[in-house]
Amino acid sequence: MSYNFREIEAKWQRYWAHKNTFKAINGSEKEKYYVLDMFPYPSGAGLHVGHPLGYIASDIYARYKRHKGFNVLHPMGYDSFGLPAEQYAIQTGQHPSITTEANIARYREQLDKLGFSYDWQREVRTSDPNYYKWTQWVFIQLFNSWYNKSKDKAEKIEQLIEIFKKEGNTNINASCDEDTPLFTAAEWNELNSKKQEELLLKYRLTYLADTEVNWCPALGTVLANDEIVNGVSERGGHPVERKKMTQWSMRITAYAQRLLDDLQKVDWPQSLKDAQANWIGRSVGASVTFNTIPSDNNNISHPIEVFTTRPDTIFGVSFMTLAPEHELVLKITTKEQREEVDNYVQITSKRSERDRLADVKTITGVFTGAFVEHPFTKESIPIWIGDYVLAGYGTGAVMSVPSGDQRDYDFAKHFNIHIPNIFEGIDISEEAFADKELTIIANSEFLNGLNYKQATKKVISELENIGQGRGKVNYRLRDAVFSRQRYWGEPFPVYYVDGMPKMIDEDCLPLKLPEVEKYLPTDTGEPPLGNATEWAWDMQKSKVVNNSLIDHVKIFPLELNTMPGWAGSSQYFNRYMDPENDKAIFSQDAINYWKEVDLYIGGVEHATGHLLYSRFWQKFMFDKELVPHEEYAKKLINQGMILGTSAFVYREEGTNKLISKGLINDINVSPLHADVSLVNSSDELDIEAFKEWRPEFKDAEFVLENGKYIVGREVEKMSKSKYNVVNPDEICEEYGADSLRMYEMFLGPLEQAKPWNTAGISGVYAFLKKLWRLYHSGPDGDFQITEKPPSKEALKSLHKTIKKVEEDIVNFSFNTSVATFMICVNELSAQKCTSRDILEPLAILISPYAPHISEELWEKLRHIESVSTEPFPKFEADHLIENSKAYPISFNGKMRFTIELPLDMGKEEIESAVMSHEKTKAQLQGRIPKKVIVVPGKIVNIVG
RNA sequence: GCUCGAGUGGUGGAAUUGGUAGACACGUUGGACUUAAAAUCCAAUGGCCAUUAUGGCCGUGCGGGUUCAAGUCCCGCCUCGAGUACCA
Repeated sequence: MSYNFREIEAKWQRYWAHKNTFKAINGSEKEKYYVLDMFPYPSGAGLHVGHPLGYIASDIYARYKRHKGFNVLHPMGYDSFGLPAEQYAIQTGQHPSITTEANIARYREQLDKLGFSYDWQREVRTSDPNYYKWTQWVFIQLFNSWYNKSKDKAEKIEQLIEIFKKEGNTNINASCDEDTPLFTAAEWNELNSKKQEELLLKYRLTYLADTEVNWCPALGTVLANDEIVNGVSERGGHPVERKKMTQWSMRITAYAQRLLDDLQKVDWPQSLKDAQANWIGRSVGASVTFNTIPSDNNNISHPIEVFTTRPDTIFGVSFMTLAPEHELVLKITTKEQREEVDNYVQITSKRSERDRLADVKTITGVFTGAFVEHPFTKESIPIWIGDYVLAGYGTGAVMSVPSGDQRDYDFAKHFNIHIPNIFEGIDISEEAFADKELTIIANSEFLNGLNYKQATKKVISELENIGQGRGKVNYRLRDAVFSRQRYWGEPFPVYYVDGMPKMIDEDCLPLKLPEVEKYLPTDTGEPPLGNATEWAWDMQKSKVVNNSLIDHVKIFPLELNTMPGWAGSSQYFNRYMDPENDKAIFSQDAINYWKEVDLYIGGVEHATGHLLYSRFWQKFMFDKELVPHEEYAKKLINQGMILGTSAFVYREEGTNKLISKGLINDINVSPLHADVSLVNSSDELDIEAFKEWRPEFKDAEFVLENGKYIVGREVEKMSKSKYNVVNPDEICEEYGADSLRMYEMFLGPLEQAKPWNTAGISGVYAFLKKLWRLYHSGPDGDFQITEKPPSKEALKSLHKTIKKVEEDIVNFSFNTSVATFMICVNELSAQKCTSRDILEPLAILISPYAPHISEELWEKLRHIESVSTEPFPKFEADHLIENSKAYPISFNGKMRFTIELPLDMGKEEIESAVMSHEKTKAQLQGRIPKKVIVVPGKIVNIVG
């Protein structure tokens, strides 16, 4: 009987599904362990061999933990709201839910073939109303909360209202909008409820605000930065302008410091932590207020606040620069400069942010005609506008110190502005001097002679004395825009009364996505939900009704935007703990049992998206005392991408001639992707099949070398459009899931990007066949083992394998453990080992990697069912130490001494030389070394 | 520009964290079995030299250094990749 993987794999996959083998039990007596994969977006293209890499790794770990006696939670679901399904709907009119459903079915089929040990009863889908009910619920909780900076936690909005009633907002230390005015209790109580709502919105953790976006009037939609090319829309080439729009935002900045600090608490890759820290971008400095000098045509003094990391250079300020969008620009510009300024603001507003960034070398700006007064010298300082200052960072205004900042320096040179030198012994005639460490301040009154640290401290206290500044920490992180003008996303549980947002009652959730005729924006430029006729809120009946009934008395309009992609993925890991609960997002029993994710595996591309937003939501949930841990993922691993090896044919320019790679030389050719399935492992193209595939080359001339057409190769991201996709189904069909699983692991380190090469799989496939034969030594390949005690060699092979494989699993070095298995099976085959004492543990040992074959062998070994519940075999150290030469773990030495010996000594001579060596003798303190290892030459290692 | 990561055979990659570099696998070559293919098994496979065997020299991107001993540690470069970018 040979290794029939097709039969075996189908049999055990059915068995697992039927018996619910991998069901995780809430509140089990066993210790819990939670292994999580980042759930996929079910795209129409299906899975390619790159997708399951992380799933295989997590599955190995989950299975290993089960063998170790843990109650393992290993769930899977779908992040099923998203753009592709919506775009498909726009093109075809097919409802996104239908497309999504079909894609999920396909994904599930592919996943099932790989033998994953998921508890499918816990599946979640973000687009399922029973799931997004809770996404909406969290949104309501955020809306009803504010951030108390003094306590460093989110609190109920009612508490804030109480404080407003009693003492106004003057003493409150909260995260809120920059423009929040101060008011007293009396003033608050005077306000009508709409005004009060407006003020509260400035404190809520999710809030409506005017946000600057890229607006394309022709398409009636907001575009992301990468949807804009050269200032016009990528699709259609329509002009794009920067526009303020009212959007929902998440006050993630309230959590900036905690998000930064708590990175220390988690075992995540350093590079990912760096990326998040970078993104949060904490910088320490000071906020300084400059007051404008009233002039003939502008008789009011306006304060301009700036943020600087170099307050010590304040005496080097020779001009101010405002972002063109700064709100004071219009107020302070003088008559004489008005036209020039207006022109400049107009031109820059038409440039997209991306254009501005791409074009950093051109220095542009205009003088406003206005001046500010220097807080210490009282000198007049001109105010300029320049687009190198970004409206979105700090206050959108900078104090320009040309001697200490290269951008300010370049601007000053370009516009011939004075460059005062404030550094002791530094030449600034060529460039600015920005080295904090070497700074000694000069020409700066009370700061003269101080270094950076001293001067910074001193100037901040002086600024505080005169009330024109204070120390400040600034973050690059911005509040996250949470509105999307899309159909296929979570509806906001929001309706509007008198223009102010109200949350619908929690009991009425989920607020289901309405049906629409068209998935495009409406004629009036409203989001797609504006097309829905059943989309108004009857406040009394608490239900959705027809739009035509809106009377603004009982029936109100509902929010037309939907939530962004990251909404649904920000809490899904907790929902898996109790996925069917319809009374709460999860029960306290469930969360207190599973607590947090022990191991999370997924791609690094989510570093500053999902992985930051979900940490923010978790912290909020922690503040609400809904979850026991402030960080939800203890350990995280980023699996590397599996890359495709694309194939290229080369067409000579202007002809229909395809030239084999070796003959190109100086010919001007353009490379074209060829489908990798049309190329054999020697890079030879199947010309007939290629003609079939690309009819436009039916009559092309093929210029061959040695009678063959040789393609070019390049490693690229695996993608349908590059025709380099390898489908896991085909691999499973030809080699089996166990081969695929082992091969994906064997390919290289988990975290590393690596190219796929189907040819190499024959190695692991041959290994599995060899493994099978080990248990089938009977005459016709029948199952046959012996009950004889095993040989020393066989025991040694087994035990070193146990040790190495367990070490590898714990360290996630799955690639080397596959090699270890191969060595083990080669050795046992050579030894003709048939002993049950060896073969039983081996079957368990390999089961996390190759679960199907392992189950099949186990059934034959024990005549009982599943190997999955068997304990992982134990490593017995004695067998290794007996012969450490073959497996020199003793190198890992308790003691290692080094002495010099002549080259030509025999073994005994060396030993006696070692034992009489003074230094060694002293260190051995009379103990006899177990082993002396001689390295050719003169070096000796002694293992004690 | 800044941050992080990586450079080892024809290829993917090992190397017990300072201890005989190239495990394991692909590929290649030769052989066995076979009418043949597939499958399987055996042998060789970093380079150069020597060959009658035992052998010798060089070798982990480059140049230095520390050490009895360096792919591994230190200093200075080069190249590639990823992320980020006028962040005041």
